[in-house]
Amino acid sequence: MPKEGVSIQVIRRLPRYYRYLSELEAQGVEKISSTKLASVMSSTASQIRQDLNCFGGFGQQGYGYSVAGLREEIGKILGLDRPHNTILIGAGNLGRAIATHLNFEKLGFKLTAIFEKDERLIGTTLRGITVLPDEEIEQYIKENKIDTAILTMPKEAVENLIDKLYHCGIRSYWNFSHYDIAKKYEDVVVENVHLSDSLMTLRYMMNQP
Amino acid sequence: MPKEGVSIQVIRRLPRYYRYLSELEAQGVEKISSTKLASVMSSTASQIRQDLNCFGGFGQQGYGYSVAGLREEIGKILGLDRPHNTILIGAGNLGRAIATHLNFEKLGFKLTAIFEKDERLIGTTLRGITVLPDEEIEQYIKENKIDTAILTMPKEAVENLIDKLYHCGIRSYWNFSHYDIAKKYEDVVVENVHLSDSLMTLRYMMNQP
DNA sequence: TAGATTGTTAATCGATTAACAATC
DNA sequence: TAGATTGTTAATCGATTAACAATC
Repeated sequence: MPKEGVSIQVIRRLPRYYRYLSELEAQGVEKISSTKLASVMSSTASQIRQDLNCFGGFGQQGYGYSVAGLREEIGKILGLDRPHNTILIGAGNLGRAIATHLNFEKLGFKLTAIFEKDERLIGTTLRGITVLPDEEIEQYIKENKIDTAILTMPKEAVENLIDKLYHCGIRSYWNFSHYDIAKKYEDVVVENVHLSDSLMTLRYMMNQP
Repeated sequence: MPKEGVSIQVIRRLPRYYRYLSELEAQGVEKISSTKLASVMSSTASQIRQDLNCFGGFGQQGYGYSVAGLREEIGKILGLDRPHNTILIGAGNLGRAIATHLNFEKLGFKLTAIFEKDERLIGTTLRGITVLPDEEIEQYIKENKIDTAILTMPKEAVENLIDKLYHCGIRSYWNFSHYDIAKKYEDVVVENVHLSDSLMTLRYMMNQP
């Protein structure tokens, strides 16, 4: 259904649309025009209509868009209704925060296992999931259908582990490390979260007049 | 020195340049051409030269760029050499991870205080910083020169606190919540980190062929 | 029907890429 | 000097914005 080759800029705006529409829905708003949505989101009506029409005509001329309907459509486009099994590797401060902070089920994922190298953390529980030792990753992936790995460990640890993950068939990564996975393997999907890059960007913006 | 009005796309690439140059420097590489750097970073030589020349001519014809020199120049452009005082508000899982995970000093910031609402967390220590109660924020900012607030608390909490922070003079925010600060105040600098948006983007990319 | 608002095409703007003269 | 590689201008490409006909 999605026209192929939708640009990354459009894709990155979809979660934002989803988020604002969810809010409007929670506020009891039933319909909204592209103009009003643009005002709420500090965007433009043109861009919103252009973006949505990459995937289909979800509105109604003279009326606008159904808030709940559009939210649901975008959810489907993103794939939020079809959760994929995911493991998290690295149960340090960041890993524990990620594991507990996000509502994976509502974001198209199901966190099924957590792995960690440090013995002191093995056996602890997060979200009702017992932290397992790194050594069990391979077997676990073979016994369970896992699509995605969340990597909340240092660059070096990823470097050491990535081949194993790849050869176990994992092709999608949410990567918090500075290891460049996409450079090593071409047929993978990687979403990098570089927190330090984000902070440096803020630092730069503070300099500007 | 920076030509005014450098596009946000260029700015967001600066930390990436900084990161790769730091790596090369650590590996003992002394000089690099735009072509080689492009190959390392999966970028293009043209873009790298175009980007850098927004800020000055850092290279040498026929030679290339000094790795250490260029890294340092970019550090200065970003402002990493002039740390700004920062407070973190919200010492939950995410806040604790952020506080402990990042090397603020190397990123142009100095974390000087942490605040939290929940009594059970007050008095605990992170990075040698004792967590203080939310009630002391105002006084603390007045007694210390604080430029930035890191917001690792829920949307509603930000909504309740933002006016106070703004009126205490804080004009730059690293915002992990879904509260839209830039919409409320125009003369602020905000860098949003929307982890759930990032995860949804990954989910979308997994659908594509 | 008249008014509103979409879907879509066309125009503009800006970013990326290519080319090449300058120069180390 | 010759070769390499930058800095910078020009060409291309793509994304955003504007306009408007279609239609609810």
